Amino acid sequence: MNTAPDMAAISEPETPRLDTTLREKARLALRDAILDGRLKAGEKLVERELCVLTGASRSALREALVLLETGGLIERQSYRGYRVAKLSTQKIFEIFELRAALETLVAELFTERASDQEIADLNDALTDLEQCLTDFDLQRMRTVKEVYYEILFTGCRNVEIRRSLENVIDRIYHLRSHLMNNPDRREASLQEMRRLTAALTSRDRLAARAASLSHLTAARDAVLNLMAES
Amino acid sequence: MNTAPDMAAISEPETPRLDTTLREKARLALRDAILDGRLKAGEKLVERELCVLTGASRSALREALVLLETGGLIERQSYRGYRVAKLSTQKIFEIFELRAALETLVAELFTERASDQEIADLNDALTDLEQCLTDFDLQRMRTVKEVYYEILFTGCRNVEIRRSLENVIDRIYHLRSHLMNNPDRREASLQEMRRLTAALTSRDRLAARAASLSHLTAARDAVLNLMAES
DNA sequence: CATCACAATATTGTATACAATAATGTGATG
DNA sequence: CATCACATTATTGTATACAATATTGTGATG
Repeated sequence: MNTAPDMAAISEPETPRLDTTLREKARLALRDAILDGRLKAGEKLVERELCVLTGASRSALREALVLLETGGLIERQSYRGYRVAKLSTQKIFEIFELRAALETLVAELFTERASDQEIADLNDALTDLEQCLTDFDLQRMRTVKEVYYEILFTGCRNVEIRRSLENVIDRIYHLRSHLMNNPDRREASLQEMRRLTAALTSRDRLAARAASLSHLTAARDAVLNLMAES
Repeated sequence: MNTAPDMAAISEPETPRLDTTLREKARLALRDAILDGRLKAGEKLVERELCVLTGASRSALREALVLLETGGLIERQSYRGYRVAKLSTQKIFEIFELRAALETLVAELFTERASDQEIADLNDALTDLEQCLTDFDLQRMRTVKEVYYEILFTGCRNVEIRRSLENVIDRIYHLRSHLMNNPDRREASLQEMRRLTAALTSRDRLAARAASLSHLTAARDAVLNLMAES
């Protein structure tokens, strides 16, 4: 049932040596600015202004903009430039529909393909998360959650799924942040992740799918409630 | 169960007016060149050469390259430029795993959300496809297949899923073309699509999922066989 | 003859200048 | 005063020039 494991070693002959170009720096700078709300939804993005913000020249900056556009974070209109993308209720539904299809699959695949080490790492991350909650360290909580997902995505052994997911998850990042301001949602979310982690640890495919799905459904409803308020 | 249908009309206030920039032209030119094999897998892409090929300047061209890179058609190495992406057996598995998760969902959603008109259009496309097969018009067959998928993706009412799928489908385009050279596979593929269309037409969610999945599985195995030969 | 150092070349990464299109302001006119 | 035409400005789209890095070639040296 496994997917040609002997092929795995052929893939990366050379060291990737991380990308240190200005384009990449500009992309990360813009991405962060959007994710933490310094650039707000609907706001117009003027290239020359972004140049001074990021320190990059227009050519490098524009390539970064193209990257963010394909990720869905910003939208472009011919000869009218970019805007930070807005999230409608409709888009929320679509994104969570996509996430539900892919993240449940990730959970299933993880139960079959992850190493024991990865399962241990996942449980460590969960423990860290519990600690963050008791410490009220919401900043660190986001980081640890990213680590948790990182382990999950790696353990499922499918880079394509990961790429598709990372883009859409970025787009609801700030909503998820807001969600964590609600103590009830914080506790509920952690409880769901406990259940998911337990299922993954016992390599119970069906339970993992169920836990993943109910976590996503709860998150979606919380996000929709949040949007309905404002 | 439907997703806020009253929201739909708010989205597009202005005419999209299709993108006629050189970047877009360069992107399409490169995409076509890769899809129909004029630029072969693994081949190095030198920017200056692509400029004369596409008629665009380097700045426009590079933005097109960034687009193709995020789509996975080409790969980049720092200061070493781009290459046309190669497909390993592993990648085939990953792509079909992703497609299986999303296309089965698309089929299910279509049965619940498509209009009667869209269902009629789908059947028309299938009829066209039958005609192509009897005429041995393989060129037109590809076009009609794209129309078929276009209807399917539109009918499921989820742009996010569509975006994720279109990229990965592009990447196995030339393999699918090769596949259609095999008469047995041609006939089998059409038979699978007949079954899928019937399920979609009767709005039978489970049957649609099953038909979609078996179509994908058959296509995947055919692709893997093709790769094993060469 | 193989191998290494290093210069020469090629190619990508970056910055800036120019052209095309859209947004804005201003004044004439009813 | 409202509105339209049109000039002005701003902004994006495109082309080209320059800098940094990688690749290639060449010759000295063991």
